[in-house]
Amino acid sequence: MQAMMELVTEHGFHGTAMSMVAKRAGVAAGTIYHYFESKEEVINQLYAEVMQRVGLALVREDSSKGSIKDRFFRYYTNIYHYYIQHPDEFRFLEQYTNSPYTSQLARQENEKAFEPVLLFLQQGIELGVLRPLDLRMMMALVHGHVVSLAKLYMSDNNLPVSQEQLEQAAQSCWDGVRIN
Amino acid sequence: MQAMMELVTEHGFHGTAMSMVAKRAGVAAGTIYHYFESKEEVINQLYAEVMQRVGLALVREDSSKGSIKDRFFRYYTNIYHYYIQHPDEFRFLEQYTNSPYTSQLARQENEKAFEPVLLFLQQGIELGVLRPLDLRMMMALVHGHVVSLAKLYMSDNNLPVSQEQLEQAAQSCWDGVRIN
Amino acid sequence: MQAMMELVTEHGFHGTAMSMVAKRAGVAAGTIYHYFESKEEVINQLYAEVMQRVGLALVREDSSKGSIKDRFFRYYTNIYHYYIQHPDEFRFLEQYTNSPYTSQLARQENEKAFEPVLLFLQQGIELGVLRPLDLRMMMALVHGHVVSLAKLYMSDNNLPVSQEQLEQAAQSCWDGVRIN
Amino acid sequence: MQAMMELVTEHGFHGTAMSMVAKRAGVAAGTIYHYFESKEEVINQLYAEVMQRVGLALVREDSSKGSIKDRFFRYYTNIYHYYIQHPDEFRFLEQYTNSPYTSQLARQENEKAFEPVLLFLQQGIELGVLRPLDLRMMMALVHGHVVSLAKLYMSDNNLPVSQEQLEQAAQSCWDGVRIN
DNA sequence: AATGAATGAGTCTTCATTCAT
DNA sequence: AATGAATGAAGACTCATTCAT
Repeated sequence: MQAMMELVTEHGFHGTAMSMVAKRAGVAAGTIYHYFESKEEVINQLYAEVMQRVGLALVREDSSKGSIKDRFFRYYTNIYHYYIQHPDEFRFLEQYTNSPYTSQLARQENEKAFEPVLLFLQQGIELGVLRPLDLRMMMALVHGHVVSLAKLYMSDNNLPVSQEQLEQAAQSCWDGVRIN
Repeated sequence: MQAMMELVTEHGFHGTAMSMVAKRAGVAAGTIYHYFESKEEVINQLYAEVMQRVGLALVREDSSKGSIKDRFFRYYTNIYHYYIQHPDEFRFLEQYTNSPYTSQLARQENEKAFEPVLLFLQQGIELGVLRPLDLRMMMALVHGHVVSLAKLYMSDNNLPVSQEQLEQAAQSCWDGVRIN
Repeated sequence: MQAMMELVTEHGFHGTAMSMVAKRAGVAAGTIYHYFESKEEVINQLYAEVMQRVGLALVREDSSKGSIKDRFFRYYTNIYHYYIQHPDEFRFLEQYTNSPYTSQLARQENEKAFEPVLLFLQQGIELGVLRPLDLRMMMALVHGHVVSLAKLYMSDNNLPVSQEQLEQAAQSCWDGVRIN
Repeated sequence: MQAMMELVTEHGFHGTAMSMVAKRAGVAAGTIYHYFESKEEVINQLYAEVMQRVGLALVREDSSKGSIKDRFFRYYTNIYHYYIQHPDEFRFLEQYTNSPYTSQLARQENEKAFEPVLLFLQQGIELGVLRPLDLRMMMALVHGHVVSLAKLYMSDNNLPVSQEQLEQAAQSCWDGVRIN
């Protein structure tokens, strides 16, 4: 799966041949098929695994006792850092999400991984701190925000997003969902 | 190019065989190669053309006389509507942007199409209406915002993003970049 | 036919597309098919024409009154010069001769062009000047001799075959067929 | 490689499709590409192998102790017999040599295979038995001589070159390079 | 369990030839 | 007569998958 991930980020989904994966992983081509039904299964399992890791990173050092604002910033920076510290996973995720094949599974895993945030947002709304927007929409806008920032960081310009800029971005996102 | 676009949104980049494109377009396979050097060229030209249309749609009914806020909302809704009214183009663009091959051309065309917005944002900053963020970052965050919304609209749930929600989203985006 | 010849020497028989021929000749592809049935016919007519020119060059300044030896040297140098002064024709001929398709026509044209030499050799034998070898064999050996020399001249080394070497070669050939 | 050789002699270089080679060899088309990078590589390896065999056949029963004349006749007949006993290899070689693509490798392999003869000719010159001709030229003329004879033998007339004729031809060649 | 040779359908692309204009 | 767009069969090559060892 590691080999697959690396190669997918380099050559894309279809550009990655199973023989390449086998070679990079240091096994024979046939061996892969003892553990996976098909190429698709490798990718799907990889996706699920990555999403699980993302889900864990998301709630790191999160405490249900913090303020909504603090927790929001925590989530925002947590996921941003996970993405830029795991660029392979990030790119793989982007590939996967935009692939026309894979959307069903994708949505399920996504929901699982981001469920805590969904709950959190709802809580924020109920407390009158966050705007009463549709939960799915708020979720999408906030996550899209982080993703845009991470993409920017990884673009070849490699505009080195500074700590200051990260804070500005998080603030921008927060100002967009908080009340007043 | 129309056939290519439709098929790419259905089956993805590599999943679209030239023979399929030919059949959908109602011509022989070889015919395509009278007008395009290669599959890649079809896709690149298509991309450039779509970006041009997006660029035009972006500034529709825009007036340099309006307030920064009005113009911001105009841009936001203009591009949102173009995306949801041309879902094929939108999905194609997403495919293309996330492809590992094509990033160079992509960036150039992107810059051309979104240059007016870049200028607009700068103006907004100079007038003290928008936050003095890095221009590229602001651009990325704002565009990512619209894209997230459009994606949400097009997800199979097909959560029908209402007019009200569009306004909420635009407001959210605006609150994230305006001063105070 | 000129265009075809040039291209065949550059890219070989099958490497030469009719579209290339058309472009080089400055006409449309379809036009060629007003004057020739097929690609093959272009090539065959070209072959016949070249062989005719070779046949003419062969007997240039030949006089049935000269000695056998003089006439032999004349033939030898005539054809050598024609080949090296018309490298395109020479290479085309080599291509053609070694092609598996074309052997039947080839032999006929060859016979026509080289008939004078055949008669000459027979005469030389009857006069007791040339060895009583099988006529076809002698013909083949002598022509092969010149061809080898011409090929040598045209090899990339481009070993510049000097006038002296030409004379040595002709002498060598002559010594191989004359009596004693 | 055997299949390729047979088919190339029948249909020529470009006339031989990989699918034909696969069928003739009794394997699937893809299988060939486990062992060879490309069609070209099959052909190049085949060429190198054939040239190696030719090189071996050339020096068969050669003894550095024999007279120059004896050794010359030995080489001449050795290579002649190899050619007519391996008509596929011979025709393949002719195809290859006259191809516009392949000349670089060709020359190298040629030199390797015929190096012994080069040394031999030089020796003959130094001993005052052979004419002091340019070595490359002598080599080209002599080899061209044998090739002409072999081609004659294989032409459809299939003029059966007799033992006597072979001796005459060898003698003719010898008389052309020996002193006096 | 692991191998990797073999498969053959499928890919992009080329090209001789046709034919409406 | 000349054009050149259109054709579609055929070519080289790839690759997910299988299976005997």
